[in-house]
Amino acid sequence: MAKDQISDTKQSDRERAADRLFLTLMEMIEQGQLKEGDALPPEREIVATYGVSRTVAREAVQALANRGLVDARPRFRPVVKRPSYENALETVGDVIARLLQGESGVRNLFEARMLVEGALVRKAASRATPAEVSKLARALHANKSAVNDSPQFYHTDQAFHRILYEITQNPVLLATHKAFVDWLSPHWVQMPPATERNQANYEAHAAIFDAIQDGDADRAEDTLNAHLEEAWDQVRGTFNKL
Amino acid sequence: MAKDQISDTKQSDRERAADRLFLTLMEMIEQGQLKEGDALPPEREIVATYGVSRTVAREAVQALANRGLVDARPRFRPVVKRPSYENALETVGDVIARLLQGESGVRNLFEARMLVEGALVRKAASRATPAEVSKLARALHANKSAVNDSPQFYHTDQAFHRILYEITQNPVLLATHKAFVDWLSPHWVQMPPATERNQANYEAHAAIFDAIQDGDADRAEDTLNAHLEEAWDQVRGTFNKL
DNA sequence: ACTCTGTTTTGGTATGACCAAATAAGAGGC
DNA sequence: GCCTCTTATTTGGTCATACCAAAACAGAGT
Repeated sequence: MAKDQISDTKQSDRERAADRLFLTLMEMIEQGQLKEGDALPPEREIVATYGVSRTVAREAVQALANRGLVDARPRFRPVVKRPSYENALETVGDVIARLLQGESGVRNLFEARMLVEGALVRKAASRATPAEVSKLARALHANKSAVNDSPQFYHTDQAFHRILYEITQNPVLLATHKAFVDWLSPHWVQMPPATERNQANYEAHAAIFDAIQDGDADRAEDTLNAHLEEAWDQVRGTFNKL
Repeated sequence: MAKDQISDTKQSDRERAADRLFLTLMEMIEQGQLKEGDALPPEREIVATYGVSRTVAREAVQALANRGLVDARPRFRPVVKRPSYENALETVGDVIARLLQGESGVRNLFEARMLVEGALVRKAASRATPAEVSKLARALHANKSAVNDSPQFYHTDQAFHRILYEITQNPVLLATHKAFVDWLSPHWVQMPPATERNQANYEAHAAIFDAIQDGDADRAEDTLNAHLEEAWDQVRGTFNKL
């Protein structure tokens, strides 16, 4: 017979001093008292200001770092970062990277990307404004110009795809794009440069663009899927080459 | 030049001892030496085992907690959690919650959800197996049965939507669903219960299901969008009631 | 203005200690 | 034996102090 209530929200637990300090500092960052790029006060100053031990001060700072609110390199003063979905997601990147081990893990993430991006091109095809289309056109042009310059091509490739996310003007989706790039790119950069591949990818981008410009959502999605599936095949070889 | 193999007291290494210990513990969790549900060894035991100070041991444990690898309630022994996208995303939840402040922030996340879920129903309509369809049918039935029980309806509502993600058998998308629910629900639960609303939502679910069963991707997406947009209007009132 | 150098500051780590809450162990009652 | 209450022990949270090496700073010299 359980006597205690189910509600396990134990607010009765006295909060830890480190957590309190963490909240205080986080609010200072949010409210701009600590601006982006600023260095955090020295630990000993935090100790004096808030009347806590260095242990607590350090734990609070570490908590800030782990949430992407400050950038803390060893032996350097932590620097305030702007709170954003991107920075928050970045902090879990190393764990995500572990979860992505092996081909199937990467494939899962890549499929998620295909799903999202497929929806984005559909949306673009049906609702993109002329201004947005021309923005995409510029990105496509830049991509074409870089066919013979693999590093630059890689860059313009990502930029092209990013436009698809930017069109939504949705910071959550923007962050999603960054997450895809950050977590997928380690596997992509292993591919040896190849101009022919660049050319093929550019043509795929062009086909996607055409479909969007024509307002053909189905074709846009299909060409995008074909493009990404092909890209996957290219990367796949960097795993087990059997 | 001699490279010391044993961790000696001198820290001439550039990397921090806490980071090293963190990695060590993380690998132990990954490799199952520390199983899910297990409690971490007492801090003083970690100190003895790895020859580090308690400061370092505590920082490492905190790092584990901040990445969702252990569940560390104040004053309790940290409990090992299974590494997963869900647990990783959970740790940034509090920062995300801040970013979501105001109607527009929530709207952004909700739009991302609409985009993803729209793609999911399309996929379901065109590729769902009979087994998956019947799974969805069961969820729909459970949802119908709960129309008069708002808490239960809320639960079956989420379950219905989750099936859409489960069909992909993609852990990344599963985690995405959990993130949407976790981050959006705080705003949803503010709505007063209303049987009529439940009924309307159930009917929307049924319409979506029909479209999927018919293999009509366009209709599935349209009905889903209508459903979510309606849900948004319901929630919207909980913000500023201009 | 720039590089080199000595001094001060600051982050990383180690110790040791204390408290209060959690847990384990023991005692007593049914 | 099983359950509850009490006591002893363990353990997490916090503080204070100290030392080292790297970083930031301040001058001196070119």
